[in-house]
Amino acid sequence: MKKLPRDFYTRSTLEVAKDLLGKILVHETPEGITKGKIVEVEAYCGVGDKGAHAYGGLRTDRTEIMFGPGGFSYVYLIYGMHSCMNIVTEKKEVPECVFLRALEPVEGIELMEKRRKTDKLKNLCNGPGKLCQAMGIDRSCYGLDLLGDQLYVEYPEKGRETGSEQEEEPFEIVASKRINIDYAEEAKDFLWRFSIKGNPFVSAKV
DNA sequence: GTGAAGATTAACT
DNA sequence: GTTAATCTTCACA
Repeated sequence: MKKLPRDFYTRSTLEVAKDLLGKILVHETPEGITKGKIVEVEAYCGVGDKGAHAYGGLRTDRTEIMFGPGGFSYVYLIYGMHSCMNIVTEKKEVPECVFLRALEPVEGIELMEKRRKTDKLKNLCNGPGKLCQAMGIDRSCYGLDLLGDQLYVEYPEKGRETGSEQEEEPFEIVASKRINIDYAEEAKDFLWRFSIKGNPFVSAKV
């Protein structure tokens, strides 16, 4: 298993967002391990992005983690009932991150079904709140280092043992407008949502 | 201390 | 397509 290095996360947010597609998010818990392939993300570029929590450089207890270097998790509770997970990007003092919208279940599917209380595979991780519930992510995961052993992202399991570097399956990236941020005015038209074309696990609202 | 709003989801007309 | 559920966070007094 090969984790993504710190260098991966400290690049520009749009680059990281696109490159995260097809990678594997792993969460190790006392209950077991769950893994999911990232199939849909959104980029949030703090300063200048009216849709972002850190718009205008707003620095609070909640956004504090985004001002650190990339490679950390930013988890928050929305509407009092759902957790959402982000991956912090860029260098120190640049509050940007990538918002995970959908995963394709890879491992620990039984555990996901138990947490989500459904056995419909496509309904496990096809939404920001859903994937967090399925993966067992809540606010106790806020600020975790993705280079640690509990929550991290790894390369897809391909071309192992041969030494040949991982060859990812070819897929097309689709860029589209972000969702549910109509209040963001002009920023809502930015094509900062990226998904894997044709993947059945992207969120329902397309 | 008080109040308004939200990077969602599920259920309903 | 519309709306309730539900509670943390942020702005302001």
